[in-house]
Order: sequence, then C-alpha cells, then structure tokens
Amino acid sequence: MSAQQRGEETRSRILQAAMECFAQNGYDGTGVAEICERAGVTKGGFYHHFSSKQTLFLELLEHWLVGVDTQLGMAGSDSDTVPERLLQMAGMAQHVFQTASGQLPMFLEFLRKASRDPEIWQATIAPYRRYQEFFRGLIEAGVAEGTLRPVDPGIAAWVIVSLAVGLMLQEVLDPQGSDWGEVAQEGVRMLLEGLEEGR
Amino acid sequence: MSAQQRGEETRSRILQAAMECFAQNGYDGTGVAEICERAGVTKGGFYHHFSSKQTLFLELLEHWLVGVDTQLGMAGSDSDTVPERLLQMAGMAQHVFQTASGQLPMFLEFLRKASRDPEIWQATIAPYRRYQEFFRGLIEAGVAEGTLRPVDPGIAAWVIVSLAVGLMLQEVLDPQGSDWGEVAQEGVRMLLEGLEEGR
DNA sequence: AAAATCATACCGACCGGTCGGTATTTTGCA
DNA sequence: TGCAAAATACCGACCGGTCGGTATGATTTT
Repeated sequence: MSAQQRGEETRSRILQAAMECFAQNGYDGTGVAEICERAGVTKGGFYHHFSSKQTLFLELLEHWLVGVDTQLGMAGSDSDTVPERLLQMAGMAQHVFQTASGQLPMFLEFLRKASRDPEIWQATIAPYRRYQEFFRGLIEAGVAEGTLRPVDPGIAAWVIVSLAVGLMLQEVLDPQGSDWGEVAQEGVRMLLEGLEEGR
Repeated sequence: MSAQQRGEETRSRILQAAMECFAQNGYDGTGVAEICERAGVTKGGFYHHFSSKQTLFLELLEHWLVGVDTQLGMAGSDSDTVPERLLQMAGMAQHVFQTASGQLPMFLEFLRKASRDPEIWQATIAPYRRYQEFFRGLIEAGVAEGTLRPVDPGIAAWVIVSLAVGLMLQEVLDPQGSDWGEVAQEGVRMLLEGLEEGR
C-alpha cells in the first residue's frame, strides 16, 4: 500500500473516532488522547494530520453539512406540486432520524460552539440561511403555481426551518419521547392545510 | 445587616454571575475562579454556598424552568377560545425573546448537558413533557369546544413544542437573522389555519 | 464561645499542544 | 537501474498551564 493511501486511511480513522467521541462526550469532554486511543494513533500522528482539535472539529462540521445538503436536495425533486414535495420531504424525516441518529448529538455540539466561535458560527449559520432560501423558493413556486396561498414566503420558510430544527433537537434529547418522524409528517401536513389554496 | 441576609445576598450574586458567565462562555468554558471574580467572592466563599459547579448549574436550571413555567401559565389564560389563547401565546414570544435574550444561551447549555448527564436530563426533559401535556390539554379543549378540528392532540402538541424549541434555538444562534417573534406569530397562525374548524 | 461566612494557599489531575527522533516511502540524479 | 537524499508518516515523552476541589485560618454575627 502506498504511503499516501495509508495516510488517508489513518486520517479518516481519526475523523471517525473523533465523531464518535464528540457524539458521546461532547467537544470539551473529549480529549485528544481519547480520540487517538480510539483511532489507534498517538498524539504525534494526530497532530501530523490536523493542526488543532478545532480544525478537526471544523472538518467534521463541513462534512456533516455536505451530507445534509445532499439529503435535502434529493428529497422529492420529481414530485408534481409543491405541497406534495414538502410532504415527501417530511416523510423522509423518519428515515433521516434513523440513519443519522448517531450523528445527531454532534449537531448539538455544532450549535453550541457556533454560538461562541465566529468561525464555527459562519460555517453553521450560513448553510442555515441557504436552507431558508431553499424553502422560500419552493414556497414562492407553490404560490406561483396556485397550490399555496399568497403567504409571505420568507416567513413561511423560516417556520419550516424552525420546525425542522426543533424536531431534530427533540430527536436528540428524547428519542423515546415520541415518534418524531410522525410528528414531522403531521406537522407539515397541518402547516400545509393552513397554507394550501382552496379547501 | 444580619449574617443570614448577607449570606443569601452573596449566594444570589454567585448565581447571577454564574449565569452571565455560562451564557457568555458556556459551562465548560467557564471556570469557577471566573465566576468568583465576577461575583466578588473567592473560591472559599463559592464552595461554602455550593457543593460543586454542577450543583450550581442544576440550581440555575431549575430556576430557569420555573420562570418559563410562570410565563407560560400567564399567557392568555383569560381569552375566550383556544385559538385565541394560542395566538396570544405566540404574540408573547416576541416579548419573551427580548427580555430573556440574555438567558437564552444558557438554554443551549442546558440542552447539551442534558444529552449526557442523566440527572440534568431528567430535570430538563421532564418539564418538556409537561409542556407537551399542557398544549395537549389545550388542544383537546379546543376540539371539545368545536374551534379546532379533531386532530391528534398529542401530535399537534408536539408540533407546537418543537416549533417553539426551534424558534428559541434560532433566536440564540442568529438573533439578527429574522424577527423570530414575528415568525412565531405567523407560524402559529399558519398552524391554526390548518387546525381550525370551518373556513 | 459557637456558628456562620468568607479569604488564602495549595493540591493533584488533566489537557492541548510541542518536539526530537524513527521508520518507511518517494524522488531525483548518476 | 541503483542509491542517496528528501519527504512523509508516525511515535511517545514532555511541558506550561488550567481547572475543580480542599484544608485551614481569619473575621463577623449570634
């Protein structure tokens, strides 16, 4: 095996180990030594691949955001009307919660650090606003095609984003508290009944 | 001034200082020494009043929850119909966000620690479920009085709670991102239009 | 004097990060 | 192609500093 290949492998092993540790004990609660132990590397190796603990964290964040982006982009892109697309997205929540449940605690870590560190903040909040714009465009399209009432698309988009954020948090904090996928589905359905034209 | 009185004063000064520090730098990011300095006390004084940093944190959490409870209980208790009461509560969000904006970062700290520490978890999540039950009762009443459609009250209540949680988080992370009070108001309005009987 | 309130000094554990060194692979040149 | 030199990947001991917590003494109130 080439040296470069081996390096990449070690690097990704560190990333994986770090994610597990952060998800379990949080950022501050995880020591670099702990990550190294789980990854089967020593500190020297760690700092060969990453310039600091924070850098590693930021890389994890970016990777996570890419995953969210692709999942969001895929959802219901081939449905007919906007309400149908929104409902389909809500239906995906169940699947997302299941598959990404191991990564969701990281979400909290990201948010928490984002509220202090400007660098992390930028990396976290900017995508947020992208999501809002995404939904705003969707709602504007719905209004244009006549399937949605002429509501303020910006505000409606923020409502959806807020609901999504709240649901994710609930899933993180109280996975057994409710079937959050179903709540997502029903929540969007209720919202839509308030948004849809006619009826 | 009596000794007891002075003690109480010092104690509350420590609590206040701790809240400010935690809100600014987080739980792990705040040292006991820092709290002491801001409170004008030394470590000896601190550990005279609190057995540990975590104990202090838990007391802050309980105090915060009591505040939320009272604010929630006060809202719209004298309105006529359930939809009106819900709308009035949403209208209070603006006020809550303004007055409690300094405490909201603490909210994130509570959530984060709740996801690891079982003791904190119980203290944080139990009230959560109470809120859901509160809204469930409200919605059941709305259905009974005929102002709301016969939706599943449990799920609808969780939707409201999730939306509230999401809005709080947005307010914490991106205060300038939007007028979250207005988003709350409009979000509930949209939900209601989907829930209300008739129209 | 007994108890409560706070100050001072200090401990031991831990943590992020550094550094000199080694082993292995790749590269450049004869 | 062969071989030295340089680059890469990794090791592990170590450091400066911080942190939560403690032990004990001083001061004031009851």
